[in-house]
Amino acid sequence: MPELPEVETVRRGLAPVFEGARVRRIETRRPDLRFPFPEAFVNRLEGATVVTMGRRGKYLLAALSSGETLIMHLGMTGRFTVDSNPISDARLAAFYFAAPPDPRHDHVIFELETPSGMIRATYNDVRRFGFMDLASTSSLAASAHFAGMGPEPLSDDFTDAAFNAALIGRRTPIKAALLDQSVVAGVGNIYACEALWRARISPRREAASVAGKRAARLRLAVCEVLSEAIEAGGSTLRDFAASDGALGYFQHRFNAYDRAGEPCAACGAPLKRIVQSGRSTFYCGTCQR
DNA sequence: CTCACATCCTGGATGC
DNA sequence: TGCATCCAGGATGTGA
Repeated sequence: MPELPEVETVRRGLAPVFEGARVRRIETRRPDLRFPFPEAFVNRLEGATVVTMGRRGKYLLAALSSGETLIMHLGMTGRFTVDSNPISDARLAAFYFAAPPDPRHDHVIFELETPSGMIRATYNDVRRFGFMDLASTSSLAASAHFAGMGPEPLSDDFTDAAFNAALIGRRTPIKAALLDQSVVAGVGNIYACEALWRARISPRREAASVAGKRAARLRLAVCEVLSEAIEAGGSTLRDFAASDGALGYFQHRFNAYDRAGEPCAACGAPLKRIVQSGRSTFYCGTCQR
C-alpha cells in the first residue's frame, strides 16, 4: 500500500529527525521482518550518522557516514512513529508525537542523538511485509534491490522514449506492466489504477499496444497522479497523524481505486472491478479503452 | 526472454 | 456466538 507518494511523504517526515542525527542505539525486537536483518545489522548502524534521507521507487534510503546506506521497504503496513518534534514549523508539529507502544508490531527502535536531544523513532509493521537491508552507498544502484529498477517517474529519466521502449513487445496487460518495477519505479496497485483511469486506457489493453500518443498520455498520467498524491500527503498527513500518530500511508480520495459500482467521475458509468494477476483492478469500461 | 502464479504475513470482514 | 475462509498486496522464486 505505501507506494511512491506514501514513501516520499514518510521520507519528508523523517528527514528533519534523521538527517544529521547520530544513531545512538538500535533495537531489533525479532530476528527478521519479511527477511532476516543483514549480518551485524545493529553493529553496522550504531555510531553512524545519517547524512541524507532519500528514496528510490518504494524504498526509503538513509545514507550513513559509514559509507553504507540503510535500505528500508515498508511493505504493506510498515510505518514510523517519532516520539517528539524536532522542528519548529507548527504545520509539521502534528506529524510527531509519542504513539502508544505496540509490543506485537513495534519491530525496530531507533534512538537518535539530534541537536534537539534524544529522539526515538519506532518502525511498526503489522503484516511484516517490510524489510531492511544495508549496502555500500557507492554501489547502491548496482545492488540487488535496484539493479533492474526502471526510471524514477518524477525525474528526467522517465521520458516518453524510455516508457515506449519498456512496453515494446510486451503481451501482458498494461496494468501488469505498470506494476513491473523495471518499467517504472514506485507504481503500485492503487496508482496503476488511477493513472490508467486518468489516461482513459483500459487496464486490459496489451502493453505493446500502448505507444505513441497513448503512451505519452499514460506517462503524463503516471506523473500527475503521483505528484498530486505527494501534495495530498503533505496536507492529509496532519489529519492522519492526529488520529494515530504514524508516518505511514494516508487516505486520499481516488477516482477508480476501490470504487466498484460507483459512477465514473468522467462519464457516470458504474466502475468495474476485475482481477488481473491476482490483484484487484478498478476501471471504467466506458471511457477507458 | 516473457509471463502467470504461488508464497510470505496478519487482522478485519464476510459466510455459514 | 464461534469458527472457517477470504482478502489486501510488493517482491521474489519457480515453472511453463
